[in-house]
Amino acid sequence: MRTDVDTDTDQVSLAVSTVIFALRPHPTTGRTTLWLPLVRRIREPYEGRWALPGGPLRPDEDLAASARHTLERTTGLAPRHLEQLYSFGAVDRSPEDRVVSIVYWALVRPDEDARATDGENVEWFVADDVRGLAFDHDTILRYALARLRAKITYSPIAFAFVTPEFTLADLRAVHEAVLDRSLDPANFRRQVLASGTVTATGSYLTGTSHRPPALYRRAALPEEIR
Amino acid sequence: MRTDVDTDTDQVSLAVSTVIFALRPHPTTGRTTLWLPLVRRIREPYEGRWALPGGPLRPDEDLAASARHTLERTTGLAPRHLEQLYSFGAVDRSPEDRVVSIVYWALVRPDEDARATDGENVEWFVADDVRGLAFDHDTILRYALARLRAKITYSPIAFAFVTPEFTLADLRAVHEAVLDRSLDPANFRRQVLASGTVTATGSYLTGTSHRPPALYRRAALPEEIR
DNA sequence: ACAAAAGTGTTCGGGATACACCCATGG
DNA sequence: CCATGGGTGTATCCCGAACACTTTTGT
Repeated sequence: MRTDVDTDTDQVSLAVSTVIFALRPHPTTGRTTLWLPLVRRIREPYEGRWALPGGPLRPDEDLAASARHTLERTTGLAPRHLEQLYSFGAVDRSPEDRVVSIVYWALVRPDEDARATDGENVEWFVADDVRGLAFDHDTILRYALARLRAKITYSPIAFAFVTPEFTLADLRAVHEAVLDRSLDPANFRRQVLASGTVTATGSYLTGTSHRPPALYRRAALPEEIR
Repeated sequence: MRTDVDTDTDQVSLAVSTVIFALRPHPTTGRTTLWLPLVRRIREPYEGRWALPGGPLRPDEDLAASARHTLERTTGLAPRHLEQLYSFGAVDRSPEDRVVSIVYWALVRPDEDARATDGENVEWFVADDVRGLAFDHDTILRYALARLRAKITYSPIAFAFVTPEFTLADLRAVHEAVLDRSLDPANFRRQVLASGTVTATGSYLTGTSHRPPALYRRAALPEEIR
C-alpha cells in the first residue's frame, strides 16, 4: 500500500486508444460488414499480438486530439465521427505497470479508407471475428461494437459511413451492415425522411439498371444530438 | 513538444471525481428534487470554491473503487448505484498542471443520506441551482444531470433512490422528482408492472389515510441492462 | 417486354396518453 | 360519509412492421 501519492504519481500512466470502424465487404460472404485496423505490438508486454491503436497522452494535447493523432498515424485519415467510448482502468489490465486507457471510437468512410494502405504492422480485420487481442482489448472491442449497434438505431451516425451525397439505399445499406439484418426499404425511407436529417439535392443518380434514385445530403442540424 | 514520454509521465496526473445525487425536499417549494454534496477547496487553485469530491487515482485501486472511497470519505455511505460518466481532459481545465478526471456518478437513498452529516467543508446543494464551481465542474454537473434524466426514462435506476421495499407511488415520486414533472399514476403503474422489474411482496403499507398500497421489491433481473 | 430497384399507399397491432371510474382506508 | 390516494378499465392516438402496388430506368 502506497502512501506517498503526491510525490510518486508516475506509477499510473494514461493512454488514449481508438477503435476505428469502416465498412468493407466480407471476404467470404461478400456482404458489407464492419472492419477495423489493428496494430501489431513490437515489444513486451504482448509482443507480436494485435492491439488497438493508441499511445500515451501528451501533456499538450486534448483527449480527442490524441485519438485523432493515433488514427492519423494508423490509417492516414481524419475520422468523420469521433466519440469517447469509455475509460478502462482495472489494476491488472496490464502486467507489471498500471495503465489507464481512455478509449475513443471512430467511423471512417469506405471511399476514404481505400486510401489507407496497410502498413507493415497494421492490418484490417473483420470486427466480429477478432479474438485474442493484447491486454483487455477484446472486451473493449465488444463494448465498442455493442455501442455502435445500439447508437445507430437512435442517432444519425450512419452519415459518417457515406459520401456527402448519397441515396437512401446507401444509407440503408449502412444500417443493414452494422445491424447485420435487412431492413424494409419503404419503412426505412419514411423514417429517415420524417427525421428531418436529410435534404434532397434535386439531382438523381444515373447509370443504374433501374429507376434513378434521388440524391440526398445531410441536413443542417437545428438541434445537435450527441 | 515533449519527446521523452516514457521517462516523464508525471506531467499528466489522473483524478477520479464523483457526482453524488440524492433526493431531498426543495428548501422553498418543498417539492422533492435532486441534491448533491460538494466540498470546499482548501488550497489553490480555486481555493474556497466548491468542487466535486474527488482525488488522485492510487496505483492499487480500480477506477470505481477510487470513486467509492471518495464517496465514503464525503458522505460516509456506500452508493446503491455507481457508474462511469465521462472523462474530462481538456488541456486548460486546470491552471498550471495537467489533470485528466475520470468522473463517476452515484445515487444514494434518502434514508441513507440522512446519516450523512455535513462536515465542515462539505455541504449539500440543490443540483439545478449550483453555479460557479471550481475547474470545469459546472460542465460536468450539467452533463451528469442530463445523463441521469435521460437514463431514468429507459433504465431501472430509480430503485437506487428507494428503500428495498417500496410502493409504486414511491417509485413514481422518484421519477417525478428527477424529471421535474408529474406522471399519470395509472399509466406509470402499468409500465412498471409490464417491465417485470418489480415483484409484489404480498404485504401492504398500513397507516396511511387511504387505501393501503401494495409493497413491492426489485425483481431478480434475468438480463442486466447497463 | 422484363427485371430490378425506387417510391407510394394501406392495413394491422402494440404501446403511450388521457381520463373516467371503482376500491379501501382514516378521520 | 367524505377525502385521499390506490388501483382498474377503456378510448384514442401515434408509430413501427408488413406488404401490396405503382413508377422509372437499363437491357
